[in-house]
Amino acid sequence: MDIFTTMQDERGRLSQSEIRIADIVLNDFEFAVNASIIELAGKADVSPPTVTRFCRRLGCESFSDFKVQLARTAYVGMRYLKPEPKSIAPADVAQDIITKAQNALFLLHRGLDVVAIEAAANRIAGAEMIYAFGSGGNSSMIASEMQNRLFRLGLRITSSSDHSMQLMMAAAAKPTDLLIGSSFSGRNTELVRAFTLAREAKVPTIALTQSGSPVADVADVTVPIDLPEGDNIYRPTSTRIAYLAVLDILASLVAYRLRPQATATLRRIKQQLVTHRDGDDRQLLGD
Amino acid sequence: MDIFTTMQDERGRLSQSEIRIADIVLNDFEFAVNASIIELAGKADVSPPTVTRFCRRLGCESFSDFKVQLARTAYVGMRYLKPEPKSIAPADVAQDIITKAQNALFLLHRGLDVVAIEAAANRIAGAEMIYAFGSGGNSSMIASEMQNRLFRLGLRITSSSDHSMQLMMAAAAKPTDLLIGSSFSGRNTELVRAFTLAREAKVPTIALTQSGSPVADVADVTVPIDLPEGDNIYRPTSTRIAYLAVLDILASLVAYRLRPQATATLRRIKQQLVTHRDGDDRQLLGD
DNA sequence: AACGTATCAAGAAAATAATTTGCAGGAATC
DNA sequence: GATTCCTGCAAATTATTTTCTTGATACGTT
Repeated sequence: MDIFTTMQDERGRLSQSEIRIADIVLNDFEFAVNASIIELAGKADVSPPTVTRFCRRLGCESFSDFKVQLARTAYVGMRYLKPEPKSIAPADVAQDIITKAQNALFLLHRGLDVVAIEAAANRIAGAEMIYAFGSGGNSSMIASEMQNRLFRLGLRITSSSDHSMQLMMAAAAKPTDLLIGSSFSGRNTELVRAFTLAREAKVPTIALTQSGSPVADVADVTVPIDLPEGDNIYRPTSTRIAYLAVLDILASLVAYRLRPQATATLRRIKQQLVTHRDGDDRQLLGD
Repeated sequence: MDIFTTMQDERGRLSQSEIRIADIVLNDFEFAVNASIIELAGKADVSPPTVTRFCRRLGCESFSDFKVQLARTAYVGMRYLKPEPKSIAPADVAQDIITKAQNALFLLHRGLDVVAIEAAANRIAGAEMIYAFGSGGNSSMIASEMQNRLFRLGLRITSSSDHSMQLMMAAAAKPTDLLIGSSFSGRNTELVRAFTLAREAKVPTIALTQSGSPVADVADVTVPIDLPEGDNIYRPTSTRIAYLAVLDILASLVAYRLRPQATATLRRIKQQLVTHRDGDDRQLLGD
């Protein structure tokens, strides 16, 4: 997979000297990507050959191969080590947020459960009617975004962020329908209740949430989204980007499954919008 | 900045041989990051010293420095060359979408207008009341997301995706208030109308949109978001992720400006949610 | 318990490979 | 025709890897 994961996974099988090397790489990645084998060996108090052996053990061809791997992944992969932007100057804040977002995507990709995603896409594509649930600002955005993405594919879908409505909808749904719920924390008790209700009525359910959480436990299919949430209360949000990406993946897979129908519906909607605007065909679907 | 931009910018000042090297790097990045200087020189039909000189001209210390730079940026920076996923297998679609999203963030960062962002943040922080506008699914999501982010900081804000409401709100707004509008295409005529109305009433306006577009033209401050939109109608959405990132940046900057007030409000909201849930303090703000 | 053997880690030195520098010939430009 | 810049060759330098050896540890045998 990627070199950082490998380093962590293999840590137990490394020797003392190799652990020292690994620690230096992990702690001072900037140094590591720029250093020569001699410099790195010097800093770790080992000989250059030991560094070469270390790289080999991690599955790299050579030391320079190792450095390339390092540079590739670490650019997006290791920034969560720095919890705060360097300063609150706009450029630094921007860099921090963008890097964290890229990082969230990186981690999402690393932990993605493709089997679950595919199962979810299949169910979505086959549902007669879809109910998308989510509350609390972040997840409600995901729910309405779900609707925004799926109705364009010709699917019947509604969304709600209202707990009472969710319960009523869950009670009204049929076994040929589908409930999709999103919860960042996985601890949305009302959503758990709605899912439980659905389960009793044999209505299939899909959860986008943390694995192992109460919401995940009651869903038929869970698409797990597990990311370490930064603790800066001002920016609780790179997780959202990961959720949106999952949504995109689901919507794309569903679209590929329904291609002919979806294309036709999209074209109609697009036509509608284009004639309503100033006729530039290159504009986005739905702004 | 980054090595690819530099290569494109410097292209005119490069010699024949150097252009050959640049083309090989650009076209076969995978080869380039793994090749030794001799292999790369061989493929470009030049001598190794020429490659070294090429790297120096691009501002790198050495050939290996060049490779590291290459590996760093190219991982996220150059994937839009491949317009389609390798297959419609879930893993490939996922990889495609995630890479494109990372790429959108990369391009956003590269083209970010920090001055405009800062100006926008200042105005937001100083506004008595904020109206966030956007329509059409994507931008309406941004507008309500704007509300979701900013009310937590103790700001007075409402959002609307309804054109008629937008016009009425624009007419009702005061010069101490603020209008924020989002338009992916920049061609939302109704938003232009609302902005024009606001301008006449001396209500300040901020636009999140394509630079040079009609919406950008009528706003006091434009935060330009210019990304090449992929033409696959099934995935019109990596742009959205860029918009959300800009929103995050704005919200963070505003938060830093209002820190004491914002912290208190957030704590209150969090308290509310936590006591309402099962008491795990580590959960997200608002799910 | 003592000894021997096997296994592994790790450094020194040598060998190899890669990269850079200095220099000179040649092409292009003014 | 002179100057400048490009380019490759060969040499020098530097970096990396291989080989060989030593030392340590674990395990089995006597």
